[in-house]
Amino acid sequence: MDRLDIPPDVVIRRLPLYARSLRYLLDEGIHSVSSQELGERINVTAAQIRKDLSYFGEFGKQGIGYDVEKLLNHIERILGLTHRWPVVLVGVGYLGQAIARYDGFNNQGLQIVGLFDNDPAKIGQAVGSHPILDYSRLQEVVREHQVRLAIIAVPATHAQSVADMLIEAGVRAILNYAPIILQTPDDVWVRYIDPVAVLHSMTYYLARESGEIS
Amino acid sequence: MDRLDIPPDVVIRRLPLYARSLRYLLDEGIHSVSSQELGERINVTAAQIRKDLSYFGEFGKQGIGYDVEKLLNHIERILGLTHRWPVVLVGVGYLGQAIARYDGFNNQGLQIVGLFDNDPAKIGQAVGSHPILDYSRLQEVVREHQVRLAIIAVPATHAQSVADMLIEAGVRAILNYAPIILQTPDDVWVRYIDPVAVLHSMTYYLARESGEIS
DNA sequence: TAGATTGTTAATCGATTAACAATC
DNA sequence: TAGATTGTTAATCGATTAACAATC
Repeated sequence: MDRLDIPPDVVIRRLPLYARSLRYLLDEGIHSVSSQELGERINVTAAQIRKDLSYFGEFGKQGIGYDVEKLLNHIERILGLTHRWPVVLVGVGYLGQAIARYDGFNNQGLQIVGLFDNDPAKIGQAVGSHPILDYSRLQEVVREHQVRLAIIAVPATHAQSVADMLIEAGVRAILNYAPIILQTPDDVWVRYIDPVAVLHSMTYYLARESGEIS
Repeated sequence: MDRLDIPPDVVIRRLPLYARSLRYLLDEGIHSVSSQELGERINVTAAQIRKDLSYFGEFGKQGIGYDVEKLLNHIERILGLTHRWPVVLVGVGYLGQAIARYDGFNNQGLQIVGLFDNDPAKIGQAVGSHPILDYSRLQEVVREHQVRLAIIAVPATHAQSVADMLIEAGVRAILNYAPIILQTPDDVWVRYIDPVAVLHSMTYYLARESGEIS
């Protein structure tokens, strides 16, 4: 592989899955793994794993496979997970609370440093150890913690204006749970969590399975 | 387009986004839309929208565009959203509660008909109007409501065994929020909601943006 | 009619897979 | 050494885009 090839985004999206699977292997006390074995665990072909990794270097040994801990460390370094990323979360409804309380967010290289809502009844209350702050404090918190990553968990009607605020404050990447496509500058990263859309793509197949539709 | 071409899964995954955007247009009182305009709203090219739709028929008028309501109806029919799909939700922690309470799940062609947990302290309690049931009731509820779609919101350690139970009970499609890849028969549909993996794919770009990593 | 926009074809682009020499 | 598995190349497969005749 020519190391100068930039890795495609599909590859970047798979790396976190490789990392997670390697963490599980480590927990199980497994120290060595082949691309074949790793692939079986995450339903990906061995060739794809090897090709993906080749964008970043050579991490395995012929005839042996990969050292689990070493490969995990490499991938975490590639993903920038050697330190924790400060994150702000906007929208503290049921979903926002679930996110704020989920350990997977607060371990795993992420650290919520601010919770924001525009409901006066919520301001001043706390979720776990995090106080809920007014939007007026957003800029301040983003600057203080040098936050570049934000999560939006407000209703769709409100999401675009929240995104605008976040970007204005200096945020560079947004994970959006609201069911609406955000309009943002090209240099801001936006990704979506859209369970309803995913469910609706499965009903397509279910409807056909049962012969409800041709 | 040869109507016998089966639509690729990427196309099926985009249809719910088209449908949602059309619903918003309808709310705004907009009755006609071109592929260009629709594409701008959801950051997709006009050519892609037209190509995607061509797998299912001809829904537009040259020189005019698409009738919003008619196209929406077509897509909803294609997705099987002309009736509500009964869904069971397993795992009623903070996340499960947020899902159970979210209107987007309970409107939009989906209807939660059963909430399940294995925590004795939760059994018998309710989330909104839904009582939380013991796993022992799962098979019964799935059969009674002819449930084919399930949501898993239990911890990763527990997700595979829950998936096995669901499939055994007759579920045909699973939306899994647990951070683990499920091993399931080929004829069961499984999709994942994995916000931490998504965030980790964004830290890759953020780390490079700031020159922390080459 | 003139202008706009569709549906479709063909060209392009990109991602996955198969295969195998290198080598542990 | 023999067997296993990597990293990489080339072939295949699939998705996106550009372009345009058809037509409203």
